[in-house]
Amino acid sequence: MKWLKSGRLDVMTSTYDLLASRLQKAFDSVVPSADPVLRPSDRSDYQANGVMALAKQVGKPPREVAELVVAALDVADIATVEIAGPGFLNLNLTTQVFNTQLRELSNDPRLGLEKSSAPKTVVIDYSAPNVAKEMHVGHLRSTVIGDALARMNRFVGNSVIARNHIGDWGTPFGMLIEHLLDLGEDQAVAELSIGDLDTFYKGAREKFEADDAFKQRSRLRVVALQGGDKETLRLWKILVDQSVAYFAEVYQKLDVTLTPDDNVGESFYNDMLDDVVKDLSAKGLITDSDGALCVFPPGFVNRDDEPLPMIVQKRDEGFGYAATDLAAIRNRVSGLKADEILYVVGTPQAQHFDMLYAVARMAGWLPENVRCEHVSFGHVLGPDRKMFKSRSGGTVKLVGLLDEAIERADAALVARGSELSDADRTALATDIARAAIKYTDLSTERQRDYIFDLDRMLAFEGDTGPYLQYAHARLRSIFRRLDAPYVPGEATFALESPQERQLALGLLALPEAFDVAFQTLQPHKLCTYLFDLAQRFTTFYEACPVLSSEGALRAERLALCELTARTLELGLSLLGIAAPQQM
RNA sequence: GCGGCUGUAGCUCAGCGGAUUAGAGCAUCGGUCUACGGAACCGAGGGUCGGGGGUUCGAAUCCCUCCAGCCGCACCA
Repeated sequence: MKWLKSGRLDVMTSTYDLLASRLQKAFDSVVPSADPVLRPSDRSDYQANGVMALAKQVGKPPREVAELVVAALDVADIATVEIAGPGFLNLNLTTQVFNTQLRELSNDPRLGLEKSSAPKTVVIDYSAPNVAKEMHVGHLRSTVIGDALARMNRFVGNSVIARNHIGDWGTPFGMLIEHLLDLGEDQAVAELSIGDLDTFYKGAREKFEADDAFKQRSRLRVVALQGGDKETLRLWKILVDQSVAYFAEVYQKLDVTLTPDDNVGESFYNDMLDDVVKDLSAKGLITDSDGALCVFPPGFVNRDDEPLPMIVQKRDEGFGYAATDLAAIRNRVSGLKADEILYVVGTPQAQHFDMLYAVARMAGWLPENVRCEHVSFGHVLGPDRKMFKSRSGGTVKLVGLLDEAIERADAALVARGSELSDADRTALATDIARAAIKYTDLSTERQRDYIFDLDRMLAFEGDTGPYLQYAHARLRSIFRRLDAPYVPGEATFALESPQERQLALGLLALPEAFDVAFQTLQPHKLCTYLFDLAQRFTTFYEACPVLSSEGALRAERLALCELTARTLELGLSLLGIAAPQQM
């Protein structure tokens, strides 16, 4: 993988880039553009394994090729090199490089993370709750992952357009509106405004299934809605407004950056749907199949091995989500000028998105140079490894989980004898609870299912959000104990103890960790990095007294601590996690 | 049936383009320490990387195949 190929401004060259470019030259001298395969290693600071592949290509023994590369390699000022085993290049950084790189980091608020030299417009489609329906754990994943990606993109300098594709249209609205009328507007609004969406939805659903007259009214109401009947639209808007207000509360509670401006629901695309059909038809892509208007992208088959359609317009002339998604993709490319579109949606919809891109490309709406990706994710499971359900079998409310996490975090703070005021303590508990939930979600590989276990995520030890927050808080407390405010003077990094050196190595590695996470859309890579850094810090902190050391050594260690604190804080913030000063 | 995802220590997970003795965390056991925040640190035991084949000097990683679990496969999104 070409990790570091994004066009970036050279603010500060990361240690990895420094090594990589020197190695590249040496490899080029043997075979142009051979990949050095430079990685962190436990045998040395970095290891280049590219010689092995190169040897095969050139048809010479690996050791011999390694000698060639080393002879051409000019890194004496950066690292020592030795050939190990069959032909690995082990590279150990010189203290001189550590020193210059760490000094640069100390003066760099971005800690070596460069801004893009060619900012893109990135549309990120995430969260997507449904009107008059409770937000559940499925929305948690989309919301948390999408928000982390949005934050990373913004930090890099890309222009992020968040799109909350709210489910605000379709046949269910017939019954929802009729139910609203049955309840009376005031009563309905009251129910919805306290966030009791499930009761409302279920009420509608039950009547719809049990009561034929109601069902009939509902159907007529759908027709009225789609026909643009004013009164019906007014009622529809009540439902939407109430729900959207409720969603905003959830986002606020989660500390997610979505705003009301990002709410662009399905209904937004309504008047573009006819054009979608017209254009597809004009391009000869539409086939009438059983009365439904379909596009058959090549390569997709159903269970009987027949071509699988994307149904653009149903037999009853209504539009489904395929049409809406096509209109949306078109709007995002030609209207919003997206260079990149990310759909943060569960993995069950993988085929839908494959077909969507295929059809959009066939229609010429999605140029090759627009990156379009389904950022898919697995399910949240209950303790029994089955789909997460409440005791009564219903879906689990997202807010309920959050509230419970906050309560538990708060109880833990009280148990530790927190001296904060009630308000401050609750605020802190909220930060901890968010960290616990978000970090758990972000720290496993997206595609996997994970088990929702509050005890585990809220644990202050282990690979958890609170542990990282704690490491950061300990660091900050060091500086609170200083007599005078800390000024990052001219520390010299001698790194005489191995723990100092290991910590420093971790500090230098932020850029490559971020780049991998960012480019592969895998926030868990950043999580892994941060946890590793926190461990390096605590190991260092046990072995190396900071405040009780003196002179240059003290200055050096304080500087390492300061960098570590900032790295943790920045890294967590890119994931959407706060780093409190005290806990 | 076709397609997708997943299968790594008792549990929860990493393992990045193949590379040297497969790593964490939790739990267990044993240590450190009159704690710069012990919500810490150090160490140990524990794995034939779902099974089988193949490619290779070398495979958890690539290819094939089988097994198990979950999900998708025409008018709901």
